[in-house]
Amino acid sequence: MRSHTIPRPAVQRISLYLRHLELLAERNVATVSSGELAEALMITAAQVRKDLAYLGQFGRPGVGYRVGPLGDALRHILGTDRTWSVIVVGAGDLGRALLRYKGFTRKGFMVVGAFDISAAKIGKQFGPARVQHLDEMPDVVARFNVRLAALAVPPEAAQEVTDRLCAAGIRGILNFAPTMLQVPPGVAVHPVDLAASMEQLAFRITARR
Amino acid sequence: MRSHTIPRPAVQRISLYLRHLELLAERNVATVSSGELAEALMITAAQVRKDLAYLGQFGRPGVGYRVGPLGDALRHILGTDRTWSVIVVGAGDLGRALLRYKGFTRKGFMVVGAFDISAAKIGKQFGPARVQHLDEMPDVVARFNVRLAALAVPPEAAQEVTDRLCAAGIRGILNFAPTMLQVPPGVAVHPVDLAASMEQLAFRITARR
DNA sequence: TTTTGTGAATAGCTTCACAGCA
DNA sequence: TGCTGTGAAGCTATTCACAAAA
Repeated sequence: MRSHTIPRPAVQRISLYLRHLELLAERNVATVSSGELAEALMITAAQVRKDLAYLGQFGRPGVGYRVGPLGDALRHILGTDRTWSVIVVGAGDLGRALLRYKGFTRKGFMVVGAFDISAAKIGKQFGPARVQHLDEMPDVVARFNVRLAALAVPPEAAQEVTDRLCAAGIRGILNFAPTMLQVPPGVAVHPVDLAASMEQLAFRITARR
Repeated sequence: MRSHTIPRPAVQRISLYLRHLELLAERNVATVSSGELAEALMITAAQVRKDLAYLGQFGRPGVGYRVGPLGDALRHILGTDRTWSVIVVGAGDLGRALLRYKGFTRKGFMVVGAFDISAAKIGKQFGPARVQHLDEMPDVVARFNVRLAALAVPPEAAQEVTDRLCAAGIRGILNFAPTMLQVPPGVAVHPVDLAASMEQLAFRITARR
């Protein structure tokens, strides 16, 4: 029975299981045990079994998990068994790096548009996309049925741009601006604060001595 | 009494409290209540009080928290009341964006070196740093007493580079490679997997309907 | 024998609720 | 009255430990 309450931390680990399964698949490994997955992810074997059991019955006692089918199942659960169109908003240094980031493509995220408001940037080609004015964004979102956006604009502009993204139909925002975004229900925000992450490291190596 | 077990999630929130306190300081706000901080961070007021109480007695009943002193205290706890030297390893798109990222500077992280192994990139100037060969890295780490590194190399190279970073004296690694890094005790790793983050968004907007 | 799936136990984190201070 | 600090309660997540399957 599929209880529809997969713990948040477990969902985050699904991406990591999948990452490792893809590595194993490349190496033509057919099966993997919870212990092996645990070692690769630096967690306990019990954790692995519990997580995977939330999603269904994928393992075979005495054998382990079949790499291919488990990978397929995890992709299906994450929703990445299809291609997602993504736009990048903000064509500063970070935005441009995101436009060219191969990791997205490899996972089936296809950048179909880049937006900014600076005349100096509009028209320039970065990676797969030519920068357009933000005013064109709703059009592109509608035409390509875009649901995901990476937001890399200055923090002062983040909320206003977010409102426009949500109005245009965006449902998930990868937020690189160091701000909390207000979004309507049904829209998900995943914050990525690079400076805050660096601070966490500073804390951890300061505290430990 | 300072119990030296601040919960991990609480430590992560410290960065967010600080972020908001800095905003308030800019606006010359003198005091802030747990309720106001809670609203800004989209958490409960009880959570805010509990978190801050782990760190000391900063609030005054009936008044709230004084913005300046609390900010100073949080910076001290995080270890960011001083400047940290940082190196960036890997001068691909992401590495170059990190080199120019203003958010680090604003928080007192100073990029003092950039490294790669590709002859095509060595010698080039990106933001504050000229790219050097990775072989020069231990020298720079020693000379500037660098403890923090941002790692933006291909996943195949990540572990080997990490070993060299740790040997050189790096104690904290912001890891942009989609790999689990093996590090000796005393070295902290903070993973940033952009593709995995995007997957989490895909999941959340897929699951919700 | 190996390894899963899972109830039970434990640990960790958040929220409640209220005494006490300004 | 307004707001903090905090024990107690409640909830969530992880680990244990073992029966059952291959």
